[in-house]
Amino acid sequence: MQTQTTPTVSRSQPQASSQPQASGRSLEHPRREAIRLEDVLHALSDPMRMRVVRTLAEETCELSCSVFDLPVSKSTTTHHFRVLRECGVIHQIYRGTAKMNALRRDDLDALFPGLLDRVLAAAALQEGRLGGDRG
Amino acid sequence: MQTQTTPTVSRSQPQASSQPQASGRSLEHPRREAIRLEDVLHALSDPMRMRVVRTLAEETCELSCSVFDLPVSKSTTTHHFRVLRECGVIHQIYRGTAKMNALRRDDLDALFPGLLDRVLAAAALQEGRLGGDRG
DNA sequence: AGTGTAGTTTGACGATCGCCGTACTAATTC
DNA sequence: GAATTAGTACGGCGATCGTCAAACTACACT
Repeated sequence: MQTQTTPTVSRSQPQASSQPQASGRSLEHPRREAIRLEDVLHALSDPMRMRVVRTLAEETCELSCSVFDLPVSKSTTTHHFRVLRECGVIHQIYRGTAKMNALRRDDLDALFPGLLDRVLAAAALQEGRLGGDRG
Repeated sequence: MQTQTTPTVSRSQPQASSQPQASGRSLEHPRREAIRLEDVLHALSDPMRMRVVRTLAEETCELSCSVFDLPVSKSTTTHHFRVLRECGVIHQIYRGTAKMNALRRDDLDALFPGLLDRVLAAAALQEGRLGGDRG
């Protein structure tokens, strides 16, 4: 495990006009039509990735990778976000030093109507049943 | 988890010989409460297993393993059915020389309301999009 | 320029996966 | 009892998975 300093706080700087934009590196995303159900199910079958998706679903805005504070190393975190992006579950863009993440709700709902909501509801129900234990 | 071994004796009572009943060997199934969302999603993320589940969902009666005719070997077929059983997606019983399979709809619907239907609908939709490809 | 922050890349590791063939067990039928 | 049918157990193989540490790149802010 790494020690991740648990920031969890909002940025105080306003970054007004010079808001960092998507720059430099580009990320590959599958087109909507290329998203495959089996890849999405596989992506969601990992507890870490499910956790990311659930957190993303609760927020309306984009979240940087660093706010998630997963109990794995940085490189593993990178790996999980990449899996989620490459299978079409999330959208990622660089913004300054951060990499912002958002659920591809529209695409997923268009391809698999109601699926994401049911998965999220199922995860919440199970967490209730099992008391948040992930063992 | 398996390796139940020593099913040993426990002979079945000879019933009316015209209809084979569940007999001899016993199969372990997880209790409803023990079914985990991540295991179900993982099970469904394999094309062969998804195919089995979709076929099972279309039928109202039990189906033997042999009617599926998956494009893999017998031992691989056994493997996939076992995965589906051990994660709680299907129920299996021996009936004579055959092993009958049924979806655990009630359990899945109780634990994860609407999830199975959405997954099945998503699979059907994707099959439509991608043309008859089912694997 | 220097320091710090955020995330990537590489290579490795053990575990698991999907797959196979062979040999086996169990129930039914001849 | 022998043959048949249906499925299992036992490795084994190559691929993928989740994980890590170490070294690296890219941007921001002194």
